[in-house]
Amino acid sequence: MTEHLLNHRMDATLGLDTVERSLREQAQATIREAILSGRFTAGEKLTERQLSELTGTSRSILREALAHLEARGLLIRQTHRGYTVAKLDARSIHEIFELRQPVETLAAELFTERASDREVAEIKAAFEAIASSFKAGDLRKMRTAKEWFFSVLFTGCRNTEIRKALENVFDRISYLRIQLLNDSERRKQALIEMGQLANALVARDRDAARNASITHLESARQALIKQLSKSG
Amino acid sequence: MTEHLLNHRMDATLGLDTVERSLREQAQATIREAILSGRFTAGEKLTERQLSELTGTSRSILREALAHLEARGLLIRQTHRGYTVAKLDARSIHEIFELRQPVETLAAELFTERASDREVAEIKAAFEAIASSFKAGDLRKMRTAKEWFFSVLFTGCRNTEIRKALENVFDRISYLRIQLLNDSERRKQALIEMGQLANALVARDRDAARNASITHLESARQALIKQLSKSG
DNA sequence: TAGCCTTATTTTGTATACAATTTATCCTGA
DNA sequence: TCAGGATAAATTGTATACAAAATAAGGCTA
Repeated sequence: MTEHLLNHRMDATLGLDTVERSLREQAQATIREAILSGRFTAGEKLTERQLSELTGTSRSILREALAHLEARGLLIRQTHRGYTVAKLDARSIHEIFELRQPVETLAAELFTERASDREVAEIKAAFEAIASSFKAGDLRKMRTAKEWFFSVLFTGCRNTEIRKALENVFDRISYLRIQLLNDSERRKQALIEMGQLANALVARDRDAARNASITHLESARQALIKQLSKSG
Repeated sequence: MTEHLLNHRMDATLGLDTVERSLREQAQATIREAILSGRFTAGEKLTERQLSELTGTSRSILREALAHLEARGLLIRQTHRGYTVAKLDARSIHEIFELRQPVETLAAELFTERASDREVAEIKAAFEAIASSFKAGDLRKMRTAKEWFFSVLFTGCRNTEIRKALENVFDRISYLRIQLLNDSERRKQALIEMGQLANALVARDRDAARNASITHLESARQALIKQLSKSG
């Protein structure tokens, strides 16, 4: 598979194709991306005027998008006081991982049984994309490749509910993961663990996938908490 | 604990106290309640005018509420075609239970270790409320009591993420459960199973809670699928 | 009478205007 | 200098108005 085709496939999986969407969906995506990419920091207050400029839409649209993102836990609303980017403390992270542990492990197990051959191939390609962006030191691409990897994983487990639950959680911890990518030691460790998970998934080995998932989650949890205690 | 005080506690737990909320939150709650209570049927189309009359608010507020409920999976939106009440087919139910199984079981396990004594007492009271409304044949009250029971369970497990994930799922299957309450055989079965779960929770017996949760979930799943095949 | 095209009505998409509340500014007095 | 408070600016809460799209209705032709 050439680099070009691979990127194309990745874009399709992540829903990045240029399709006509309502202004609300566009605005939603724009704000979400701004948060995930770290352009807005956790706890930061977002004024409607600022967002209106960012998205180029009027407040009607904007407020619908905000209500949606609030429901997904990405934003916090206080009456008469506007929206702020959701902030995670150590406790929230603990809770998130307590939920992720059984769900994500289940997703990995189900993937080994239900994924199509194409999805297995994609998992492999996604991991290779992660590895190559790691070698190249391209953090932006590494984030995208990681999103691709998990997107395929959550699709291949053939359970929309699991997918939605995990996507929400992923969104909320994403900006923390970005900071983690700056830690080269952690990056190396994550790459190894994801390699094990990817191998198990490709081999359709349920038990190995389960173990790799548990290991990866525990390791990620510790890294995040460590990161949090450093950056406040 | 008198009947009066118990109801008061129940209202507090379910957030039914009369507190000042923004119009949007009120509208949201009104629409949600209309769906959960079965006033709107699954798949039904909801026009904004109709909802505007129901909630007494203007469309600005309404559409924010709708965006929120859509994000929670209770409503489906089609561009230029409005909102419909989310509909569950057999596959969706299967997926939901696949997610619920590990998460809800975990919630029950955590409850036995983390709940306060007051919450344990509440679980007991909630189950008694279910049992008494069952004897009285009061279906409306039975639904409220059941919501109370699970609300306490999800609070007592001390994990907001689990609580949110499960509340969402509960909302979406609630109108199916209402239909189930009409089945007296199923009602009796459910009461027995919840009794076992309640006992385990009150005794803070982790293993027993785990088993009771698994049993209850499997039984509920089968009943729902059976119900669905009957009603279409 | 059935099918299709045109028109009318309803419904949704979007933007703007005004009111209520909060936040910022700056002035006064001790 | 600083605390307090009155006033001004900014921001959010709410309602309404207009445009675009979809649905329904009606009539025409075969």
